[in-house]
Amino acid sequence: MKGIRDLAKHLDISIGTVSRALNGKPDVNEETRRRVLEAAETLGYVANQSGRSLRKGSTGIIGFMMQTGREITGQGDTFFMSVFDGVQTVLARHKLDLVALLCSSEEDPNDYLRRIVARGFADGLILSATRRHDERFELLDKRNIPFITLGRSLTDVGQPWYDLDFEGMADTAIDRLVARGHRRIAITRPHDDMNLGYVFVDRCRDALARHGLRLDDGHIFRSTPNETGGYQIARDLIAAKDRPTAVVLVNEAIAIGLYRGLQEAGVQPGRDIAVIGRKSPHSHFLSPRLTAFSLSLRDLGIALGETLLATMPAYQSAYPERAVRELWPLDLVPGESDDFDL
Amino acid sequence: MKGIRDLAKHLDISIGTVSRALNGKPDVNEETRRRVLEAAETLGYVANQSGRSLRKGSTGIIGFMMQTGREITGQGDTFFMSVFDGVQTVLARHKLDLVALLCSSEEDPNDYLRRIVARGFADGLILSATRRHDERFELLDKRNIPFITLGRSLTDVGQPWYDLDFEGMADTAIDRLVARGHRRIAITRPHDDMNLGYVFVDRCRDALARHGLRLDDGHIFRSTPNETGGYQIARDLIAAKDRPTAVVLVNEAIAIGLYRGLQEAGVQPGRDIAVIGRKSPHSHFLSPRLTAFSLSLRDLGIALGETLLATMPAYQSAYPERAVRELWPLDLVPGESDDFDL
DNA sequence: CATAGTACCGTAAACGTTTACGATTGCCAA
DNA sequence: TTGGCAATCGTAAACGTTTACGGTACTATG
Repeated sequence: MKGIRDLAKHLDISIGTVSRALNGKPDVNEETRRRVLEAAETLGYVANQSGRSLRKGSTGIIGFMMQTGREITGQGDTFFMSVFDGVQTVLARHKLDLVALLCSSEEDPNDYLRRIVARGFADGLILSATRRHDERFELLDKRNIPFITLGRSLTDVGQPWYDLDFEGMADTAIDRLVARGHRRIAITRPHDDMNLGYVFVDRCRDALARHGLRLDDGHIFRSTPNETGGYQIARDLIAAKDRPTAVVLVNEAIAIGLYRGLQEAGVQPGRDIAVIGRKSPHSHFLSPRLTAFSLSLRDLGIALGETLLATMPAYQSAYPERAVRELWPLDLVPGESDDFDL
Repeated sequence: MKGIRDLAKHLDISIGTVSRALNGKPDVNEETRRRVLEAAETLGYVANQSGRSLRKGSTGIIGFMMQTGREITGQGDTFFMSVFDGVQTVLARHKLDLVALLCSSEEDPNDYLRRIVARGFADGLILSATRRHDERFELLDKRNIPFITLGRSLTDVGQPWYDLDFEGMADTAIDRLVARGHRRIAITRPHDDMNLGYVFVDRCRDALARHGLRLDDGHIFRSTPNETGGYQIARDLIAAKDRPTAVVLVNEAIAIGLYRGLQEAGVQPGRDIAVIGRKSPHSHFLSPRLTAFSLSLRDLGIALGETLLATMPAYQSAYPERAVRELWPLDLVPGESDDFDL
């Protein structure tokens, strides 16, 4: 069984009819279609993807670009895997395949993406770990490749995006802590280059101002968004002038290092300092349990996938008038790490 | 700039020569080759992958199949990404692209793989999360697709594999704990279906026997290999008859849940019970620090990549006589979780 | 009966490469 | 002069699809 030619010969019909039958095109008798499908099944025939995409000019593949190296993204890979899962289920409905394009931390993401698009690898792309200024957008825009980003950016070429609702997180966290009596609240902020770290910072500042409080610049902590960074933050926090009584973590992985750092110094989260963070596979098993913002990553992935499709001419009819830019809300799941009044 | 045709016209030479120049073939004047390369660069021409792979019968893509869902793999965050990183650097040297094929936990891995190979998607594959009996091997073998697995299996079709040296871990851990005075040592074991859980169990049994001790069947704990599983193990451990004084964890993610479970019950790791586990991004930040087996995931990836290439006719000349099956050694990094004598 | 319309099917071109093969040129030895 | 060889290049076929187009057979309509 080499190709469609043999299948056609075996059925004693033309390859055109076989192709039409296989692809659900009209102009083919239902009985012959049945025969073709059946023969393809039993003979194990599947269309050669290279030939098909050469002719069609599309590959049927969507790429999900992520970064290896958590010192960059600050998300564990369960984060991306779950989102990936959601996207995949959507795309599968349209017979599209989703593959993960992992960009090593040593390689320039722009170069990597250039290679990918030059190859004509994917019909559409999902970009994560977006930078504040991200060359990739223009690159894709110039080539007219549909894409969507997970993460806002100042680089705007009109592409759709989703992002976590950092604004909502800021409001909720600050209000909650202030209501508990906290006056000196510290926050962490993402990497400078990363998309919109300042959005979170600014919003926290505003939220505090609403309560007549101010955000001390010395209480804004920056670090790599992983465990090591969390550990570092703990030390800085303890050494800080006017030591804060609460801290809001914006990344997933920080908490564990922070706990360690605090506890080493005899500062107990949930008693001596309130901690609010992000839910991760382990946040619920920290002691005390981390009060954390949570979201359905899979649902986010589904939304991402559908919105991407909505921007692709071949599929958009299935998703009319979608919101193409949206802040994804997070729920606060109370734990013990902030469960005390000051 | 549509294709090689336009590039050839622009240079006023034939497409054959252009193709040869681009692909480093002989039979082309060095001067013209230079001109071609330069023109391709400035005009931004890159060969269409579909056309090329249709003609060549190969895609230049290697797939790394993994499973989303940590309840299956038992590897935490960076495990696969780091391995991926290593493989990628090797393949890049040969102008091969590595993509991640993430199989959702809801989809049957065999079906997923079938789709992939039917499409003619990849020239070679890396399989992880291998099961004890794994249909995928025969599938690939039948189609004659080169592949390598990360994880042993009973299903042997002569493919190369790498795996963690569970035997070495068993010996080292048991010897160490016994030397510290432990007599009742508990172990965790991977999922029944997963490749060679029993290897670890058996080897621990042997190691204990060498010291005149026996492995109590009630001290072999099974759970999902994630935080929740660890939490469960803690409860089981505490409730166990002849409560063990030490436990060896074979998975990465277990430790955090175990710590929580133990501490809730007032049992302190590193004082009341010795814990030896696997290094993960957070193991070093647990309190007390986890004594853990560690390995260079990137190096493992490099070895995987090279060995895969060694089995592919087009590349094997670069990797003569490689060991194709190897147990990857792990180093024990002492922490505080087992740092006491009984 | 002529015509139009419908349902189905076959033919062949096109997608963009790679590569086997033959052709040309220039040079050197016989 | 001739033949052979090496270096370089052009030509055209082939890879396996999809699809525009045209053709045939049959039915309905006037």
